[in-house]
Amino acid sequence: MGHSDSQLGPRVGNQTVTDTVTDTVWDDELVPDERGRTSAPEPDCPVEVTLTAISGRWTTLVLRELMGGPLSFGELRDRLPSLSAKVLTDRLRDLEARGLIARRTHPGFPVRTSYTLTDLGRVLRPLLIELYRTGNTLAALRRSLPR
Amino acid sequence: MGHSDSQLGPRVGNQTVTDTVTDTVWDDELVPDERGRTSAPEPDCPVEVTLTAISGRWTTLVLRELMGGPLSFGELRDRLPSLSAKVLTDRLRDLEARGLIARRTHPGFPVRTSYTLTDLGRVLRPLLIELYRTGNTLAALRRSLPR
DNA sequence: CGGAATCCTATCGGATACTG
DNA sequence: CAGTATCCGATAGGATTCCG
Repeated sequence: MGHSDSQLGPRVGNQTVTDTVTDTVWDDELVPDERGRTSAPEPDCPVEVTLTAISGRWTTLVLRELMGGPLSFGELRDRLPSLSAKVLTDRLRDLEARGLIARRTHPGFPVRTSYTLTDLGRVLRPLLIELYRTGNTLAALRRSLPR
Repeated sequence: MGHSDSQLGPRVGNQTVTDTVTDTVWDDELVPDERGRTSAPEPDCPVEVTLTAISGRWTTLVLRELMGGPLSFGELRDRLPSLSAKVLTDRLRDLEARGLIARRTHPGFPVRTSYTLTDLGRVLRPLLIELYRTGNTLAALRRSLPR
């Protein structure tokens, strides 16, 4: 990367001295191409794509569990005890519809089902790490600053 | 209880896990410390902290705009034309309450207000980049895979 | 075991109109 | 210019009960 000052310091040519027309100047680290220059939450904006992928309460927790390998419905319930069967089913169906997990049923009695991350779902792993990292940073900074 | 057979599915890609998961084994890249081992969306889980910070429709777009420097209410409206004044106000109040932006009113007539990211808000910059990156990857992979 | 079917409520966000 | 004030329909998601 040529210029790297990712953490601090906004420095876009926005705040100019004698601005007649301040056209939007795009920060191409933040928004590297045209598809991110949306002026509304359009579904094909990359950020929206990601937010849609992880949307819904409990979703990141379900994904986190599946990052360790396939799990059955019951195993998911055991690991997320306060998640109701209805909402768990909702989340699993959502994730399946988004192509992030695959559902396999093994016939027999009792029925067994297993849920696995797809290749697409595994793409979310760095994001989860970043969500975690960012939350830690926010919390630490909040602790260090007076309210 | 016992070991279930887990010959199904590929295992976690990045690191070599040589055994099957019996009890919950925490992936310490994904969840490096105890505060992330939550079994429910508790507010102090780092991931939840982050999700709360960016929650709400239009929020990431407002943040994106402010990443370039302070803007007035009207400038935000100009850049996000299909966002109503009511919802924009909601978002700005939310972000202020979360400590992510600061609001300053400059007296005079007409009244001027400016919204600026706080140090806390700037923490979100790498996350926005990651949200974007991930969305691009998801979209590309979806295009490359047939249904 | 692995759900499906209902029901019910809170909140969210869009539309519209008005104001200091 | 920078918001308020209402109203309102649509979901989201939790609780509960039932099913193959």
